[in-house]
Amino acid sequence: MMWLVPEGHSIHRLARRHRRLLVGRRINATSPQGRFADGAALIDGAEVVGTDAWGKHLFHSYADHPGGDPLVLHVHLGLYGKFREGRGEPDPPRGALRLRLVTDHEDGPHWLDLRGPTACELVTATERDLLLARLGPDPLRRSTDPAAWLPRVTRSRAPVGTLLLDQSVVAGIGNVYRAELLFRHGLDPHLAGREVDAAVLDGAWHDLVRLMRAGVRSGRIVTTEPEHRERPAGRARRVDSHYVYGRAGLPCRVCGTEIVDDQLAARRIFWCPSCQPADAGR
DNA sequence: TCTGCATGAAAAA
DNA sequence: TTTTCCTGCAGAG
Repeated sequence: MMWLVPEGHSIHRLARRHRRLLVGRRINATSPQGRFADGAALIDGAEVVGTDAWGKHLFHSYADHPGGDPLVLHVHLGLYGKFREGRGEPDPPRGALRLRLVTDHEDGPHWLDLRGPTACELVTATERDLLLARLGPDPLRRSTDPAAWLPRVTRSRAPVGTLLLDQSVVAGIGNVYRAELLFRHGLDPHLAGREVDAAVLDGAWHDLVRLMRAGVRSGRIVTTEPEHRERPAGRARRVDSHYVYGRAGLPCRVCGTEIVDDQLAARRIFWCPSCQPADAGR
C-alpha cells in the first residue's frame, strides 16, 4: 500500500488529479454526514472551473452561479483527512462522509469522497486570497521566489526546526520533509534561524523543490540517495526512504551514529547528532 | 478487541 | 503549552 502523507506534495498531487477528474464538468455534491450540507447544496450542479493547491491547502473553483459570487471550495486535510475516489455508482455512504462529489464521464460516473478534513468550507475569492496571504512561499509553485523565505529565517531567534514547520515561513513542509531536509543539509534542528548560513539555506531551498517535485510525481516522500538505501534506486521501500524520520535508535545511514529524537514545535523531530552537529550551518 | 500514536493546525487555557 | 478535531494503522494481549 502507498503511504500517502498529506504534506504539500500530496495536496498538489490531489489538485492535479482533481483537475483531470472535475474541471469542465458539473458535479453532484452531497454531505451524507450533514456537517457540510449547506455548502454541498450551494455547489450541487455547478461546474468546476479550476483546482489549485497552495502549501497544504486545496481549492476547487466553481463557475458563477445565479445571483452569487464565484464560489471556492477550501479543503485542508489536517491530520486525518482523506480523499478516496472510484468509478461507477458509489456505494451507499457509510460513517462520517463529509463530502461526496459525483461527475459523469464517458465511461460512467466517477465519485470522490472526503472524510475527516480539518477544513471543508466554501469561501469567496477574497476570503481565499486572505487565507493565502497568511502563507509563506510554496516550493511547488513555479512562480515562487527562492529567496522569499530567507528574511523570515535569518532574522529569527527561533530554532530552524520550528521555522520549517511554520506555514507562514514556508508553505507545504510537514514533519517528514522537515526532519529530512535538516539532515540533508547538516543542520541541527535546534540551531537558531539567524545562525544558519544564507548559502546553506539557499541550497536547502533548491533541494526542497527537487524533493517535493519528486514527491508529487511518486506520491511518496523519498529523501535518501540511492547509495544510502538498502535497495537500489527506484526500488526504495518505506523502510529505506528516509534518513532520520521515524528512525530513533537506529544507526545513521551515513555515519552509523544512533539517530535521536525530541519534541520541537509540538512535534517529534529526529536527527543525527554527528551529521547535524550543534555548530553546523555557520 | 483495545491502546497508542501518526502526516496538521486552530482553539482554549 | 495543552486540548481538540476525529481517522487509520500497528502492535499488544
